[in-house]
Amino acid sequence: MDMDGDIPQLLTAPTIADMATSSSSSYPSSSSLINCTQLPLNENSDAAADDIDWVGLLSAGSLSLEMEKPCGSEVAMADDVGGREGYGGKNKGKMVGKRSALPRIAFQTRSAEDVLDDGYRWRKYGQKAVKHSSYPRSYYRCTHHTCNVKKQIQRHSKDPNIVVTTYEGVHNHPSEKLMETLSPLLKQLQFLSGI
DNA sequence: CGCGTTTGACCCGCGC
DNA sequence: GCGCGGGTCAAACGCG
Repeated sequence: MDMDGDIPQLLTAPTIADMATSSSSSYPSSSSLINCTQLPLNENSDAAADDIDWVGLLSAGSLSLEMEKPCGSEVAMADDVGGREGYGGKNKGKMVGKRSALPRIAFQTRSAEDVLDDGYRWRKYGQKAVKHSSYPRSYYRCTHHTCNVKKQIQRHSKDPNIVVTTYEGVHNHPSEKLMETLSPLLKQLQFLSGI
């Protein structure tokens, strides 16, 4: 930990279009690009550094996201997406849904660290060198077994200080870290309400 | 020993 | 049809 003071800093989002130059029209316009909610970053308070409300940010309720909605149903939860049966064997089935209907959220942070701690646990499952970028893209998957949220992390080709993070899907479980933080509060609430 | 990372191979979609 | 680029798998490996 050499960069304790280096707070991941949210930047404006729309640059995804910038990095999508190689893969022409890879993201349909309906894909969600958040207008990057500006977080009150306070250099003085260290506590705020570790407690950015990523969960709230990502829980789709606090964001006015325009997600891809499969007609009829609302936001597709992980187990709602069906057709993932091919995952067991080595692609013997089909690689279903390359362009899945999962909501996608992309944003940029300025950080020396690639992986920002959003409270969830991620397992890396791949890394690829991307064209027109000197930095590889890493692929992570949420380790929670009922949750197949994925995220991609890539450094900006022009400014290595900028990390582009793309979330795909919505967590269907609370983050361990959040619960850890919240449980004393919940206990307090229960106590106060006399339950 | 369990869990996470690394890494090369494989597969698929798309453009030409 | 072919080649390229991107996404995923899974065995091997490393670390606590």
